[in-house]
Amino acid sequence: MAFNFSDIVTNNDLLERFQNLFEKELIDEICNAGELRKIAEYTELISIGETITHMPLIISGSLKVMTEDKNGEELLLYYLELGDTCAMTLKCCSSLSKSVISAMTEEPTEILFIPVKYMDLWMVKYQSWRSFVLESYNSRMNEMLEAIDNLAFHNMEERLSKYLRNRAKLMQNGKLKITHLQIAHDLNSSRVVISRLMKKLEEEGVIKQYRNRVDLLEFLF
DNA sequence: ACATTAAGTGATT
DNA sequence: AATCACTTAATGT
Repeated sequence: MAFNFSDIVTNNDLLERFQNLFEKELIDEICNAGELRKIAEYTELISIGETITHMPLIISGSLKVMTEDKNGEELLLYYLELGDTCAMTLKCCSSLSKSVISAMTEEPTEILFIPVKYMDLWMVKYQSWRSFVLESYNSRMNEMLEAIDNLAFHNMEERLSKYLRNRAKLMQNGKLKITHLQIAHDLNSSRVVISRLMKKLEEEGVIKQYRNRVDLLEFLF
């Protein structure tokens, strides 16, 4: 699907967002170079080992970024959302290497794909692009530091409730469409453990659960 | 009615 | 907190 600037303007407040972020010429270049695609939920966009050809810019929805540990277990790195781009991809662009991450959607998502060849070009040409990339690295770094802190210093129950809150924020919805098994995967735990903790949270009145769904009762927008 | 998948539970490590 | 073995419940065909 060819990228059309007016599409974005009508579908999103992206123009406004971009105007604050990038100079006009860069916005024009982004529009020319990028391809806007609507991705269905649960679509794998890239897997480990593939060559990176495009860089994603999230317009709406979200993108789950994972890597693999030595045993081939999936490891959740972070979620990308509105206006985010993938730091791991940026890293790979300059070295033309293969992807060390996999990424998939968990909800319908719009992404603007930009060929990687523009990355170096824009880095030199636009100061706003440099800031954007740097800022992107920064926030991803902070997110991962927080994740490490979580792993190292907090028990499963805390990790679980944080996970639920983060997801609700990400989805802009306190009603989460998710199973205990999926949660267990993301937290590198087992389904049984999650089920027990979830029951505890329910008894504490924090959540209400149904099949394939959990509502955060205290969730505020 | 039956199969499949999600969630609950007690016991053990 | 993880795993096992089993039960119960919800949902699709």
